[in-house]
Amino acid sequence: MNAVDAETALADQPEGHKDELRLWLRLLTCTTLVESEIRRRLRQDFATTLPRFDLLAALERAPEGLTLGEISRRMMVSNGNVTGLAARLEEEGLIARRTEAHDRRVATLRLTPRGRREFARQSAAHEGWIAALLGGLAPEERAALMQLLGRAKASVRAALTEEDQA
Amino acid sequence: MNAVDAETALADQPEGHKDELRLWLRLLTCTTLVESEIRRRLRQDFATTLPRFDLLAALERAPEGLTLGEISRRMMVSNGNVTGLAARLEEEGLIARRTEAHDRRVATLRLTPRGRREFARQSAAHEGWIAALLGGLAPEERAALMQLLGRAKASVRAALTEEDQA
DNA sequence: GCGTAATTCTTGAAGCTTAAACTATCTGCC
DNA sequence: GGCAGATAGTTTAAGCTTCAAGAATTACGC
Repeated sequence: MNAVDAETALADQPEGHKDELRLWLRLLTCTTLVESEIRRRLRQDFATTLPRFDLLAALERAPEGLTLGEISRRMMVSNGNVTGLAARLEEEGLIARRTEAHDRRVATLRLTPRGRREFARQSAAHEGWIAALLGGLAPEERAALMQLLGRAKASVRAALTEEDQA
Repeated sequence: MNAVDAETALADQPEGHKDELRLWLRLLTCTTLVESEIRRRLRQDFATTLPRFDLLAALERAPEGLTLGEISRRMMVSNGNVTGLAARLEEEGLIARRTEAHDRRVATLRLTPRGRREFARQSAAHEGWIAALLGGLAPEERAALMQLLGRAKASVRAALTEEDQA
């Protein structure tokens, strides 16, 4: 949090704070509603979970495989988290792991053929679910929302960067 | 998912699906960025967690207290979840629990004076964090985003309701 | 080359979360 | 009264998540 900005905002427009809070709560509600439904369907229809699905999705986009560290960055979760997820998925035969010869600290994951098949099924269904949930928005509403969320993302990232430098 | 809608959408505009998926991923990214930061700060500055904070927030808005069931509905989490959270917060002396005489199945929670004080500190900081993170948006951008997220929420809720009836 | 620092991943402890099964209580109907 | 069903909460097992500490390996500076 930038101290000057926060002070200024507090002094000048205490009402603005409430606005931002309400915006955040609504953002969170939307995400939670969609996410809960996706989790529920993944469990019900495929007996799997969202983190498993996300990990497979990351690997699907990288046919040459990904290291655990890259996956943890892309999924925005901790290293230890990926360790456990990968262990379960490997045990289920959906991914394969290989330690790299040129740097034996590094482990690379990739989809097995079965993992690829399984993810293809899940992914198609997932796309349909999302389309149905957000289908009530007109295309131009979706475009406007996309743009504004881009602005929001930039705002958050900028605030986080400032904080790092402070 | 409404079967007819999904079929129609798939047949008519395969491209639209990708749009909705991208919108969803961006929504999720925004939420995750903010949420991670809030969790990090709650832990760092107050040695607490987001679910604890959320539960206190729910109680703060209801001075007369809330039952476990009402809390679980407001927080959109399971019953068992609230049981555990409440147990920890009670042990820490931030909330008090009372079983109702008129219905001995029901337990009502309310903030202790210490819980109220503690939440006030956390809440003020929280409001500032959110304001700083979303402060990069112009007021009119925030208003537009608020409105569009309202539309998105309505779309999701409508889809979930249709599904229930199916 | 050798030691220090950085990187990559794993482990362990704690907490969060859910679904499903369970207990206790209450409501309504005969 | 007494039983059937509904309701409120708890428990349990499994998985997810984080942080902090640690192990293995590599990179760098001298």
